[in-house]
This record gives sequence, C-alpha cells and structure tokens, in this order.
Amino acid sequence: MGVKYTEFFKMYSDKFGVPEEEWLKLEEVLTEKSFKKGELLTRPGDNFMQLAVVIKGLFRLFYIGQEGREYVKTFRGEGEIAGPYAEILLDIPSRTFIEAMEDSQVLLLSFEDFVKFGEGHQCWKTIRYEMAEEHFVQKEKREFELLQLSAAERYNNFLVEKSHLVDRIPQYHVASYLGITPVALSRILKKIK
Amino acid sequence: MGVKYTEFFKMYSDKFGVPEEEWLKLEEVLTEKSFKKGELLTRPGDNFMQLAVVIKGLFRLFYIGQEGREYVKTFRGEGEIAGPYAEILLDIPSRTFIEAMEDSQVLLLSFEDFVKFGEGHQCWKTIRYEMAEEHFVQKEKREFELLQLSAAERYNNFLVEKSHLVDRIPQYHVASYLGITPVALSRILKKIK
DNA sequence: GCAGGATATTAACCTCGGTTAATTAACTAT
DNA sequence: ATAGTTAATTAACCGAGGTTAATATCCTGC
Repeated sequence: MGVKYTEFFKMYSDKFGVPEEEWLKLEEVLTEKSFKKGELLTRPGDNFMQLAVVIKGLFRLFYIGQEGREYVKTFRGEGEIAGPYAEILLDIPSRTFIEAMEDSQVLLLSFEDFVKFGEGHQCWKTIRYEMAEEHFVQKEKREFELLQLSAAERYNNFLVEKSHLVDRIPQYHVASYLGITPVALSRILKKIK
Repeated sequence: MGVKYTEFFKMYSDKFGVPEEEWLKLEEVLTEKSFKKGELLTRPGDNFMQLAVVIKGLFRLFYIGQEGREYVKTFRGEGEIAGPYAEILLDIPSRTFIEAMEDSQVLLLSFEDFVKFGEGHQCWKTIRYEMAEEHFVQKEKREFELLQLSAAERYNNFLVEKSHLVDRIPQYHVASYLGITPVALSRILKKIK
C-alpha cells in the first residue's frame, strides 16, 4: 500500500462502495507527480487530459484576458481535482493556467483510463456523475454570488467557504478570484475593520 | 406512441444507445403538464423533485434578492431541463422561481424514478453524468463571462448563444440575465447602434 | 542584517452601471 | 379606436470599483 491511497479515495470508497479489487486496478494507472512552487501543471494550449487529484499543496486555476489581466477561476487544495476539468470534458486543449502556489503533489489519472474503468465496474460511472454534479453545484453557487452579491459580500463568503485556505493565498489572488482589483479589495478591508 | 416521444429523448437514444424496452419503461413514469403564460412551475420552498423537460414553450428561472430585485439565472427552451436542477441534486426545496414565459408543456420525470432506472440499465447512469457534465460546462462558461466580460460583451454573446430565443424574451429579462438593469441595457443598445 | 523584489495600502481621478423619475412606445382588452 | 397597462428610452445624479502612481510593508536570499 503506497502513498497513492489517499484520504480522497478512501472517501469515495465508503461513499460509493468501490470494491477493493477496483481500487487495486485503479492504482496501477495512477502516477504521482510533484510540483515546486510556481510551476505549472498546464498552460493554455496544452493537451492535458488528466484529472490531477491534489495530495498535498495548493493550485490556482486562472486565465489571462486579452488585456493581459489574470482572472482566477478557483483554487484547488488537498483532495480536490486540479486538472482542467471543463476542457477535459469538452476534449479540447487547456484554456487555463494551473499553477502550484506551494510545493505540491498530485495523483494523475488520465480521463481515458477513467472512462475505460467506467465500462467495467458500475461504481466508476457513479463517481463520474457525482464528480460532475458536485462541480455543477459549486459553479451555480458562484454564479449566484457573482450575479447578486457585492464585492464585499463575496469576500465574506470567501472567508467562510475557503477558511482553510485563506492564510495560504495572497490577497491579490483573492481579489482576482472575487473579480476585483487588489486596490479595491484593500479598500473593502479598510472599511470592514 | 404518444406525444411523449420527443426529439429530446430520441436524441439521447441515438447518443447513448438506450434500448427500446428501456424507453418504454421510462414512458410509463413520465407525465405531461401544461402551463399558461405566467404560471409557475416552482416557487422557493416548493418540494419539486422533477426534471421537467420542455416540449414546447419557454421558461425563466430566477430568484429574488433581499431588496426584492429579480435575478434571472437562465432561460430554458424546447429540449432543455426546466426543473430546479441544483436543488434536486442537493435534495433541498426549490430556491428559484420557474415561470412559463409562454404557454408551455413539459414532461415530468421524478428524479427518484430516474435514479431507480440507473440501478437497472447502465445507460441511465451515462445519461446522468452527461447531463451533469453539460450543465457544469455551461455554468463555467457563464462564470467566465461574468468575471471577464463587460455588460456589452455579455450582451453580444447572448445574441449568439441564444439567438433562437432572443425575440421571445423581453429586453428587461435579458438585462436581468446579464446582471444589469433595463436602463443600463438600453444605454448599451443605444451605443451599439 | 541588508538589498531587492513582491505585496499591500493610500490617494486622485475616471468610468460604468445603478437609481429615480419623467416620457414615449408597444401591447391588450374591451 | 381608446383606455389602461406593460415595456423601453432618456436624462440627471450617485457610488462602487477601475486606473495610475506613489508610498509603505513584508519577504526572501545572500
């Protein structure tokens, strides 16, 4: 039993009744990879079809607009999927930069392998829709916040939702995640305190 | 073969190889329902656990903020799912108003039934993840637009993406969908032309 | 401990979109 | 057709957040 057996997978095992032998098969196709702080998992154009599960560390997913500005889509910490999920589903090259914000480790699982597993044991299909549904619900929440909340309110939500990550993320990246500039976030903080 | 056999289901039949007998079983549990213009499919608090597929007509999904303002989440036309998808997945009461913008018809399929089918033939699980993945991709696109584009740019995208619906939706609802006021949209239109 | 770079704060000014309210245009129904 | 309602436009004013730039603070490596 190697390092590969993460909490992440045990969680699924309980939840979806993945039998022992399926886990062992899966382990065969997993590979581990390390990233130093600042290194990229993908950049736009990369053909990266892997669901990278974060074992340790923290990643930032962002794109760069025409004017060269960065837009942080989300952060992914331990137990979460750092790969370019939407692009993998759409079977297109990455549109996002995915950067390690700390020294990090991921477990790589090619989506192709994952799909093949789904043709075998049912449990993998279950995991597949659970994963998608969870991602959807998350995005709908974000839509709600972007549509309806002020930047200050979004910041408060962020503090609650990502409390475990707050002190690992510099303020200017938080600002970008909220859809505002670092200057604006600084102003908000001043008012709150 | 009743009205129930819609294009929508035939589409899935081709795509995911749903066998004839599974369709027939499904048809048993489908019910059809009509809505007059202005009638509600759900309002917040309703326990509505049905994937309502639109056969004919157009629905508007929106919530109302604390200050009483409406926020249009999305529109659902023929072939799309009008039910409160996120809430169904989360197994919570509806948080949204879902209003028929025209005289409409939907095909009701309780999520419970749908899940039961998934325990039978595999194809239903496939449809389940396809549905979730499609919804996710859609929302990620919306996130991108809300984060990165100006209201004018979002309007242009809207014209392209929902070209088939544009002339069926009053301008002030489009504005709400874009996250701006009718006044602001009117100003944008003036500039463009 | 110090130098250089990365983050954060603050101020001055600008722009986009919100708010209110008045006006006009477009639909409905009788 | 006409009145009444609903939708869209326009104008005047305001405020949140963007932009630029200067300053201050915090890191990090040597």
